[in-house]
Amino acid sequence: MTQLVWFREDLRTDDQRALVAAVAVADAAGEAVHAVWCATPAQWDAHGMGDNRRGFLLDNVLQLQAALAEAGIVLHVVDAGDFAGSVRAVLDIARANGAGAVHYNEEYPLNEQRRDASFDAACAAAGIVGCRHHDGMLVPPRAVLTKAGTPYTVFTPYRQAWYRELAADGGIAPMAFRAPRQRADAAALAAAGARAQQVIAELRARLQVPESVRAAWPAGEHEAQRRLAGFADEALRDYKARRDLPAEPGTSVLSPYLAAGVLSPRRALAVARAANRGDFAEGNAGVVTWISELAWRDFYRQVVFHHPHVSMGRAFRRETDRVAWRRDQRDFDAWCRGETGIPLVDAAMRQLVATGWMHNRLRMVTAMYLSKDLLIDWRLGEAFFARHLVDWDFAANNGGWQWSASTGTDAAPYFRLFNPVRQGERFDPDGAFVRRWLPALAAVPERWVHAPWLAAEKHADLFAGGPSFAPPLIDHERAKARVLAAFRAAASTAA
DNA sequence: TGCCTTTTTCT
DNA sequence: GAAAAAGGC
Repeated sequence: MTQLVWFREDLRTDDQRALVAAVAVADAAGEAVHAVWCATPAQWDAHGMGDNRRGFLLDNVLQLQAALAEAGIVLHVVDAGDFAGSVRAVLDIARANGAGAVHYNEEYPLNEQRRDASFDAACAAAGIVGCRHHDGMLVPPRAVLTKAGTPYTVFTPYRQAWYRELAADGGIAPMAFRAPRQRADAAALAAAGARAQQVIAELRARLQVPESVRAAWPAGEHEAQRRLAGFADEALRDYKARRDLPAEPGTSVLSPYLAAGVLSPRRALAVARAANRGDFAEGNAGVVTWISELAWRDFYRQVVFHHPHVSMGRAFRRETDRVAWRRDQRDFDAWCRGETGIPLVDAAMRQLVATGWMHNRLRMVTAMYLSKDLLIDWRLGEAFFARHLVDWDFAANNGGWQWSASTGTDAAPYFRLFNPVRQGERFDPDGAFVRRWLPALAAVPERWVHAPWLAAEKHADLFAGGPSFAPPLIDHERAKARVLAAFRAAASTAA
């Protein structure tokens, strides 16, 4: 008999709860451990996952395969098509290898929940034990509820309850990986390795990933832990203020690794706490702020778990689905290409397309510009981000977009609107970030760098013969009036 | 995780 | 007259 571990977006050996459990059972019973990972490209198509993230997942699966082989564990890699195919494929592999149990870590969006429910039923029918574990959140969704037993929909009280759970939960410590005592033989490991490489090469051949993206995000647990340590040493203590400055390396840039499960959130939390004498809710402001970001990550996952309608393309606040979004392909294309005329928005969109990542403040700025200034349906922006982000995670991306569009949990009130010029002046005061992505701004004085069309109007002499700057797609003040009216109209038709 | 205007407070 | 606080969108 063997114990089988089904890997999903938990592509690591460190503190991998399903893996740890499988090894423990196997060692106690004198069994071997097998592992499986299924590519599901048709499912990825349905979810809108882009090539950047697919490539990152595949690279990490190869790294995982090597790490498991070193521990004597065979990783079977199969192209299963979609989730239904993955359920069949994992059962086939379980049967073929005499697995008495399949261990996996629960995932929270709707299709993943449905997949896991159908897998559990299939296991029961096949006489195999399906063992579900919690791994991807610091505090699992059912553990944080209000006194009334309902899920939280506002972040701050959620975080208070989340702190209480962290304080109470002795199980939050990371678990080190130990290889099982019974190893697979070398021939089996080599054969599975070769097969995995072949499957991954075939999947890779269908992808188009810019070299600049692949180079920016090296795969593997080792790289993730190296980045975590570097962040803890260099930027964590100043995180609170510096995280808002897109020109600075002030953020952890760990999101792709956390989203793919290459980095354990418990490992991340442990390293942060160690830099703050073990505290998570008080002490160094940088550490506390960064741990809050881990709380946001859990918060949005539990929103998706408790409110499945957000997984079906609907707004969390249903009345906001009455907003009359504009259908303007030209404005949307201009936003996608970074040609809105607002330097901060355009620079951010170019960063996204070139690197597969965007600074978090700019995710808010660009999302609000699309949904509020351009009054274009936030779902189009959500899908564009999904197509490009290496760190794409349904819950975080959907939660962030709905926050910006004022359609979500704890959302910005609809009248809370970023002025994108003002955001540039506050968070990129010398224009270093916008100049990095928009060379035409190189010589524009600081004073005008976030609104160069004003300089061109008022100081034409400064720009004689140089680049001229077209005004933005829409005047911010007019846009503001338009979006406020649209939200008010939606609220009144709902009543 | 806003922005802008008005009002109040402080020097 | 600047800076902080308050209030409304």
